Amino acid sequence: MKKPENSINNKSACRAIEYKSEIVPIMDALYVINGKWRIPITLALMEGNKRFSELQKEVHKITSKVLAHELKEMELNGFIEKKTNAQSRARTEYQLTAYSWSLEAIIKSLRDFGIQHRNKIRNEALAK
Amino acid sequence: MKKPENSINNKSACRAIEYKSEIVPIMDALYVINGKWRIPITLALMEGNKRFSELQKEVHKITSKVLAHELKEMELNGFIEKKTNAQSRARTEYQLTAYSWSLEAIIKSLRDFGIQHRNKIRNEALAK
DNA sequence: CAGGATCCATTATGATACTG
DNA sequence: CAGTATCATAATGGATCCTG
Repeated sequence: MKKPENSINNKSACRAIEYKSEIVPIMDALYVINGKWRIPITLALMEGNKRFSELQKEVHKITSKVLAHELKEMELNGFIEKKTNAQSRARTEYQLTAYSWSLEAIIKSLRDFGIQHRNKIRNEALAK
Repeated sequence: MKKPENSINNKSACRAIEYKSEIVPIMDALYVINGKWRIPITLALMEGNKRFSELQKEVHKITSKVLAHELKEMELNGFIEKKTNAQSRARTEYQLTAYSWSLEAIIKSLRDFGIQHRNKIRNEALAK
């Protein structure tokens, strides 16, 4: 997913102002939650700090390559912190930042929609 | 983004039950809102029915190929309906289904987060 | 254990042109 | 106007192996 553009120099038609004012932050949000992994990783870390291998077990089917990449990006974006014990590398833990918790509303709305969606699909299947 | 798997046969450890019960609907939701375009298209159509070329103008930088593809998928998933006038192809319009409106909570939470996120980034830039 | 490196397959996006 | 077709690139994901 490409980086969203800044809207500051965007001179768009007036009739679209309401729409444009919505779309920019929404594209921003879609950009930071990017892909299938960020939210699941965040959710796993909401249970508590986790080590790399724990995350790998709990985030279904993620590979070490992808996990490492996602963790780096999330760290860069200020969503997690890496706690490396100076004495032993083996104790590295990942921890959510306070900022990550501001994703809770998104996560809840996703979950609610997903539950409803799954029911809809199931009912449609039963109706056949 | 790959299709999420059904969880029905998933025999996971008990300690992960709470987490697992969250993750499945969330993955479902992430799957249906898939990528950068579905939400922006939905938003544009929340203003009213639109024609293909109108959508292309309003959804920033989407190409006709991608737009055509997204519209097909969204139609298949029951989010939009295609209204084709039998006499003239040129009058084809796209319309949201009632189901699409159930995405509103997600859209709002994305927008709120996005606004906050943008402020955070701006403040960090100013602080330097 | 925590990743990085490599190779490869698939998907997503994009530019441009074209058609009924 | 509403898309398709073609070509190209980038992003993502998976498999496997490697290393401090």
